[in-house]
Amino acid sequence: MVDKSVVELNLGLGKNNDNVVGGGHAHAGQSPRQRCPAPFLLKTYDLLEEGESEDITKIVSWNEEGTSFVVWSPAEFSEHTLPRYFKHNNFSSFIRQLNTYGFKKMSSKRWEFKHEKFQRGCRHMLGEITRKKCEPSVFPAYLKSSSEENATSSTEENNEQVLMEENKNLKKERLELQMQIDECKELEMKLLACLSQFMDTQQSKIRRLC
Amino acid sequence: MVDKSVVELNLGLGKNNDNVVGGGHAHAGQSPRQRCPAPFLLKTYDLLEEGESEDITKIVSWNEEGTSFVVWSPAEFSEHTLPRYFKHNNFSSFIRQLNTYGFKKMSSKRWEFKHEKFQRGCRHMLGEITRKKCEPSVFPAYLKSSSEENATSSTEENNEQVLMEENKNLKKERLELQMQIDECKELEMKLLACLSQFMDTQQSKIRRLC
DNA sequence: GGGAATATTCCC
DNA sequence: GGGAATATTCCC
Repeated sequence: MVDKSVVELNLGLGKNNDNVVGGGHAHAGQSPRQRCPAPFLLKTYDLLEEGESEDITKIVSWNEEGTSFVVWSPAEFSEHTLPRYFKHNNFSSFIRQLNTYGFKKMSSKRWEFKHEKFQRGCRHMLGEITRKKCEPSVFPAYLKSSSEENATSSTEENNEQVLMEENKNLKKERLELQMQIDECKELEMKLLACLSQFMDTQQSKIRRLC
Repeated sequence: MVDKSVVELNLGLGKNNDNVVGGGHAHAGQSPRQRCPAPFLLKTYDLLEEGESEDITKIVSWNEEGTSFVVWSPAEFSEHTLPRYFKHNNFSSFIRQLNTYGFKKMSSKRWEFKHEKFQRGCRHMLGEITRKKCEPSVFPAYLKSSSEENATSSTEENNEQVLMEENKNLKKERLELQMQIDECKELEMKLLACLSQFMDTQQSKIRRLC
């Protein structure tokens, strides 16, 4: 329904309705205050609201309690939903934005994302969600990095242990995922074979009956 | 002719051919050296080359000597030309980019822009055009780089670097594999649905015929 | 996940 | 024209 075509005619000093807000920019370092929510958040929220009336819910929807949302079909979502709201169709760019705004992935099994202030029926809370962005602090980069490195130096070996552990687990995971893919592919083949065989036999049955 | 539709199907970790270049990023503070030209420059150049064979020349073209270019019809240009090369159709965004790359407006009477290194037949010079961007850093570049080099000295840290590297790649792989699985699962569902629907219709056909 | 480069928008 | 915020891409 809501077909927001990405490219609208907008000549000259175009002003989209995206993030137009009267006052100044972010109140740096203030208490959680109502602001004009980032376009990304509004669009993502709207996209989920659209689901309430349509059957996009098969592609993306709130979880049951409305405390997080799930992309059920990344392929469909990327190809059809994203370009209606954003200037791209890359799932990874969408995820990049979610990370920027501090969403957390809830499950390794499905594309479920959560943010405290991003919940069904709470459009008014979106203004409290901010980009996490290391302010280009007063101190030059090299001071920061050196002090950070000093901190970790004592636990260097521990870190290595942890990384090796994680590495091992990731490789195991990879193997499992690849096996899952193999299984999927096999099942697909079987289904296709089944379908084609079934069509053959049914057709001949029908022919015999005619 | 060249119809680069803005949104191409590009699921997952999409890699556009935009600015993919082997090596590292900009050589900060080096002599004018050949680099991979910015996507913006390539697109703008190509758009003008396109004009050589079509009659876009009524909308946008090189000047007579090929030392600058003129947007003859901003309206047409914004509505039809821009979205074929960029993710927008705002003339002002185009101009913002021109300014970023140091183009100068040549006349107050028409939209003519010029850059020393942007001339007809000189695609090879585009790599010498750089963004002008005030570095946020108060400190000179050489301080930064030397301190960075100090950081990675012990073999311990090197090991850790390698492990972190591998770790990141593994996580990326995992993402890709998970997306593959999602697609597989989706296809399975569709095949199953197809099979079951087909069985239903065929059965009823047979029943009718008996 | 996130740093950093480039692109797009918004505003002065 | 350009500073600065947000968006998108690319890469680790």
